[in-house]
Amino acid sequence: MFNKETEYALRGLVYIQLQNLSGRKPGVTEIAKEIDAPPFYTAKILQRMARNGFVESLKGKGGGFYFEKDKPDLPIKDLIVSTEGDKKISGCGFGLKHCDANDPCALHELYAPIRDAINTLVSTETIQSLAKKYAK
Amino acid sequence: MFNKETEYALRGLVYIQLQNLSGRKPGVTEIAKEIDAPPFYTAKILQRMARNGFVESLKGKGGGFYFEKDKPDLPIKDLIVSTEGDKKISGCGFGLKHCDANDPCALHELYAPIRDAINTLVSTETIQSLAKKYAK
DNA sequence: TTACTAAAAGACCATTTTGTCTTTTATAAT
DNA sequence: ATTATAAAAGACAAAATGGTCTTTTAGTAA
Repeated sequence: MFNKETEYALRGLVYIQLQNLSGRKPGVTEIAKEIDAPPFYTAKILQRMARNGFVESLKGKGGGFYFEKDKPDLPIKDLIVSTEGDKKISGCGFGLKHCDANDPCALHELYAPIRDAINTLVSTETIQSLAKKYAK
Repeated sequence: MFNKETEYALRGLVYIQLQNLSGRKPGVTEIAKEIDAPPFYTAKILQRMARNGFVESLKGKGGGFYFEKDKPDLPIKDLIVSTEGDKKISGCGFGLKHCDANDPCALHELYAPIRDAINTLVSTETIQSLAKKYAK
């Protein structure tokens, strides 16, 4: 469904949040190993996430990545849109620039509800809600 | 949703079928213009489609692309899988190699039904069924 | 059978995505 | 203060995707 960068970002942030629940701030090496992603690439992606304000980081001994507790939960849609835009989750299935209920492509009638479901899913689920599923 | 090659192939083949309904065999130049795709790239893609047996072609004057009438309708899933594999329509939303009902990722419960709907859609709809929607 | 036409084949190039690695900077513990 | 640690920054490279163009081959029509 998503591209590699998005997948690694999703898995990485969920892992970070999961560790945070145990009071830990994991580092890049650990994260990459646990989510089965290339370490250097994971580092680059997590740095982008931090620069975008999606996650916090701390340098030096005992450092790593973490979420600030007073911040609102992060819908995965925000992360997805920031890494790959919204074409995949909001675009026309046929790739048309203009396609809506008034001027639909041949796929519209059947694809639009699916796309809506995808949008609901990514808007509703957050890094935190996903991490909780693993915590249980 | 899909990559450019898939989009151009889908739109191109549907346009061919639509013209076939009027007894015409459109050529690459016309097809590319009508579906708003790069002409040379469209040529390359349609050649692949022809080589794969998804569509027939005829060289020379009056030539172009067409579907054989005695052939069964072409489910768009076949075309999609041939251009980009089945990862996007059948893979785990989290990108895990192993993810199913027994060993689900955090997205599985909510994403699996959506993925099923996508699979049903692309298995059910064919180039011919889509063309008919434009014919009306 | 000649001339024209249109697809086939394949080389080539550009961009994006994915991935690697080195150097620098910030932080914490001692 | 010094040292060890871990992220930040950014250059670099490989692979995949997207796109262009020229030459060749096969067919049609006159």
